Amino acid sequence: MTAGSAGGDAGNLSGLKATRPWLFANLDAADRDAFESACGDIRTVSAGTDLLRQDAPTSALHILLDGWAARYKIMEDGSRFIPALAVPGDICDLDALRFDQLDYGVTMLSAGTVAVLPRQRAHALFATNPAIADAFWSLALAENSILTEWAASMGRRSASQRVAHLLCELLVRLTIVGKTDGHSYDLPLTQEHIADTLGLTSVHINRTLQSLRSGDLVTVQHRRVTIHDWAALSAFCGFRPSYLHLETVDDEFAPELPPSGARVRHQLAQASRPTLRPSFTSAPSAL
Amino acid sequence: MTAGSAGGDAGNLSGLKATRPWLFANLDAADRDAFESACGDIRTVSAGTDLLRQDAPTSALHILLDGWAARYKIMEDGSRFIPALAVPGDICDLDALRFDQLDYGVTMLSAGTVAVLPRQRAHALFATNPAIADAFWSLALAENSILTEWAASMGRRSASQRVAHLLCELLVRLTIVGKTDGHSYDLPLTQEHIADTLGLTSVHINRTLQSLRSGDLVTVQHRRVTIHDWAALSAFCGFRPSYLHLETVDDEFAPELPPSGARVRHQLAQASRPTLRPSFTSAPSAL
DNA sequence: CGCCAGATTGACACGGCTCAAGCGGTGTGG
DNA sequence: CCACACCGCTTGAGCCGTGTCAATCTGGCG
Repeated sequence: MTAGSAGGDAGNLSGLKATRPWLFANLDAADRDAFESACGDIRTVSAGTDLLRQDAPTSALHILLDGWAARYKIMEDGSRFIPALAVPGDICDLDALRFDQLDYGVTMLSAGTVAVLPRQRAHALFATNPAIADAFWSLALAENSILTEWAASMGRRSASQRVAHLLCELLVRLTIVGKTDGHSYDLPLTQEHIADTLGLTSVHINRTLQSLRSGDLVTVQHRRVTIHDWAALSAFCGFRPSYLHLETVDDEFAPELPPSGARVRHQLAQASRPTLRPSFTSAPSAL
Repeated sequence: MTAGSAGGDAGNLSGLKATRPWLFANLDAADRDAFESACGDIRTVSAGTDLLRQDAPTSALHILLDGWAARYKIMEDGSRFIPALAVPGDICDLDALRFDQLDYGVTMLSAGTVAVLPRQRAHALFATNPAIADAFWSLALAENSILTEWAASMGRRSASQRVAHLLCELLVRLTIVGKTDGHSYDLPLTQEHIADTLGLTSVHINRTLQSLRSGDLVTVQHRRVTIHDWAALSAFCGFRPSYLHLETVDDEFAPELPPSGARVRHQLAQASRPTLRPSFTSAPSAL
């Protein structure tokens, strides 16, 4: 156990309040206070700490205040899959709200701070402060939407598009919480983490990153991401931020190119691959 | 839209009440009545009906009482992806609870009946009947869990394992709602639908199904699934029903073999990954 | 009887995986 | 201060699972 005790400025929720509009924007002072006092521990944890083990019983939610966390799943053949990345303001294990055993674990990818909210207190909070319940609903549904997009990515996008899409998503999510510097941000994932997130291998991630970089779209080096050409990158992978359901950033990150002509094909009965594969303006050489 | 009006035994929620333990099991008579009267329309719809178009505004939930529905997403290159299948008792578009525009559409895969619950009434219901809100929470989180498993499948399982896993999951889900006949059930999906669900192509689905059949594991023909060897099939794909969070069926469908599953690998089996990753499996600490 | 969506098959291409070696930093102990 | 170990990154060669393209077959139905 490497988790230290609460200390310094980690001992409050200020970071969370300031950075996650859609969790706290609609809460008044009373709600925020109620939330804060319901949270038991606030812990400072080091990179590599497991907040929750796969298949272990659980009875509390972990709300990430600072740092990065990952949900992970060890598959039956021993391989690993990462179904979610948590950044400040995210809840690492929302399912613990109702289930006492989750089929994934949660580990810290960097040092950080975590608020622990016992399930029973969360339920009590929902009863007394409906606005908090609303905020959690939004979180749950947004998480669902992100998961849907990730699944779609793995099912229907190429390796380089998947990587590009993930980097786009993270830029948006990190911008909201003030963790970006223009079009750059720190990303404490190894190439193997990225591979396990996207359903690829680390070797292929390595080659894909080189390809994206040689196309002058984005550089990922030394745990830092720098997006050189947002318009080209987002167009290349078909990134459209609406699935994040963050009204605030729709403008800033809206696709600058029309969302491609292949859109109006509503009838599900149609062929799944209508041949039309518009070459995106600046696709890097290797797909 | 070919939705007809309510008719015959479609005009009530009896099917739903009877079949979805975790949606209605914890509701008393008053809750059920409240739910029923909150639902506006109950519609009989034909196969191919679109309940919701991708990116269209929406303001009501569609609760499937009978038949099959699919969420679908048309990707930027024109290909299709199916992130969820709905069977009786499922909610086709849960996100509509809070978002007024969804990034997926919903279509009927078969004829069926659908209850329409306007968002505002759902919210009112939650306020007056907390047990209903609880039931919806469970649904939302279970859905999330299924999505996670699907993503893991696409990221880390072979084509034949993915197909097998889907067929296992559907057997369990359909058994709960009384739509199976022993280890058989009707599946109104074309091979192309299956392909779009699993992130594959219909040609490959065809070959994979033949392979599974030649291994005497499962037969999928004429829109009907017959599982010949549940133990072998579930072991082959590493199916463990816990992610469905259905206490009732844990015994019946529990894996009969230890999940290590180095067994029953016809020509389908893929080289497994023997390398366990110590960094995640033997993590030293838990909070 | 003809039509048509869906299922099936074959030949071939290629994206991503596997295996394996080597490189570069960085922390640790002698 | 060096030697070493370790971990993550990089690169190369070759393989194979799955996609692509295209033709043909099948069964249900008007």
